[in-house]
Amino acid sequence: MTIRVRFAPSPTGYLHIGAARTALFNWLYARKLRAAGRDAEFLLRIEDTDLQRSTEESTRSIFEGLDWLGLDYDRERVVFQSDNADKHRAAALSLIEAGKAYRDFTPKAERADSNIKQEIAARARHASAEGTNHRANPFRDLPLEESDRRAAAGEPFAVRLKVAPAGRSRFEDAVYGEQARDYSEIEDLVLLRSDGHPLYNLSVVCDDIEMKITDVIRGQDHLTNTHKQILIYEALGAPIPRFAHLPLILAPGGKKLSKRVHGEIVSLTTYRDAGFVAAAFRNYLALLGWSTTGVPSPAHVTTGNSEVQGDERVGELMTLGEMVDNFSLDRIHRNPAIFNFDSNNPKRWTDDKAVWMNAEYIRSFLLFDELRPLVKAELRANKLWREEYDEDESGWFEKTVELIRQRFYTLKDFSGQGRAYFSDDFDFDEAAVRKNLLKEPRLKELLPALAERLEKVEPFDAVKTEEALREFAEEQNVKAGLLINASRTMLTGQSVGPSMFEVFDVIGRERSAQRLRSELPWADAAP
RNA sequence: GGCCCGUUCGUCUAGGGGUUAGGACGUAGCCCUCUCAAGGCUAAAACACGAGUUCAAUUCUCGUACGGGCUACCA
Repeated sequence: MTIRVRFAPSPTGYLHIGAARTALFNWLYARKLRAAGRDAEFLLRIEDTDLQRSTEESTRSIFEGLDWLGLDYDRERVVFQSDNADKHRAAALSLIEAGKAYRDFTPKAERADSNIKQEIAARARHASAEGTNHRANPFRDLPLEESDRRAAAGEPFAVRLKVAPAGRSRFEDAVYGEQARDYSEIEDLVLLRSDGHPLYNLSVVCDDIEMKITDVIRGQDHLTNTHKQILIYEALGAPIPRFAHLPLILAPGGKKLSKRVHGEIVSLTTYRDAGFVAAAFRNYLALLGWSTTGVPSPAHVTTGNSEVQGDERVGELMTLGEMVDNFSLDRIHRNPAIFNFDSNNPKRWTDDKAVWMNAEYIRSFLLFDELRPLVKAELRANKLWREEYDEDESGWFEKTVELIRQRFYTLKDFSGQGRAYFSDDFDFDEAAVRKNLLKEPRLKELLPALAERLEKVEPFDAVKTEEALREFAEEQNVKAGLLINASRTMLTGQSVGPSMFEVFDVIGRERSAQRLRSELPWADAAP
């Protein structure tokens, strides 16, 4: 039998990082099965039944987000839920015929959209205090003929599922274990609105049946509603899929991560636009609510390293392949994970570990195959890219990227901190100028002299420039560090960076000399 | 309010009746050093609380507190 899982986001707003993680886990689940020789598919369904809130832009951001994360799905088979509304409606109507649902002619209660959550909660409080009988609807046992007659006369009605008065719904959740809920706690849920619009629970079930979904992996916010959906599966006489609910991702303080209060921090595109490498962010997301302890790393096994012990842990840094190999639903937690960020602190704008992982990926990516295209895109977006980097300056380009990637955290750094390597038009960091240039007035004469000395160095490489600079420092009776740090600021505008002699090497003889003679930072600055 | 779920360093987590409660990120210190990273070493840092079971509970059970989810003619 083919195992089918699906990712079913609603296109309202951007792709939420929690949703992205749900997609990842579904994808991993399918891939894992496929690696084991089973038939498994990962499908995408856009739940665009809320016409007011669904946007095409949001649908696009879902596609883009999945592409960015490398989660591939069958494009030909993407389902738009709104296309199936007629089928959902027909299913509800068939349930009336079968006596498993009924028409409710009660006029629709109008609700204020503003604080609807509180209103619902308040209503529920009252209901529970007074002890509501969910089977008290006067239309529940209306004879079918009369119901048909009133409907035929044009009287508006909603369709409700006829939930049995007594009994208990049960299912085994792959993550949360045995789940049970009394029928008495479940209302006769509305399947079809009085305007004929099918509701979420009905649509999901109908589409999952039609798509032959065997395993539903989704957020924990759907855990309790699963009982209602099972009731619909049963009424429709369809097989019930396996369910697995994922713990939610929370904001610092344990609050729900929401667009309204947390803004763009919940959007996947924010991370892409901030210079995250997809592989790194994907890796970080995978570790929120899931861990791999104790599973030997196949990567180690295939290297044939006999030193590796059997109980060796898989590191937290995993390739997609390793993630697939190690993935298992039963290692998913039941407790929610907190995603750290601080919008008031630029240094801590997002989770430290995510940033660290990104730096790890930037450092360890294959220079040519993996990192180069990303740096190219970043430079291009900032008008720093030159076609020569792909042609006769290709060697220089890679050498430079290799040098500067070592201390970069995001792709943005290549066009930011790294700007001086690709352009003569770069800014000087004020603190760096003060610390490395203005403190020593002699530098104004020393640096041009150093430039003159370096111009004669042959070959102009890290070893020879170091010899020349140290010799010059000794002659002038100054510390080498003074000249090194001053040079760093003159050449890159900064006080931090790679080994200065490597910098001389990649910046080159002419540009180095020219920048050492530059008047720029001295101009109007007072010591 | 009702129902459901959860709670191990600041965060992500390992573990599980007897452990010096392990790792990672972050933080601090030291080494290295031309700066900053990286790397190496070290440190501070956790079993929410109360009962019960047991020779023994962080681990099992119950309760409390706290947090989360659901409770719509939203998705």
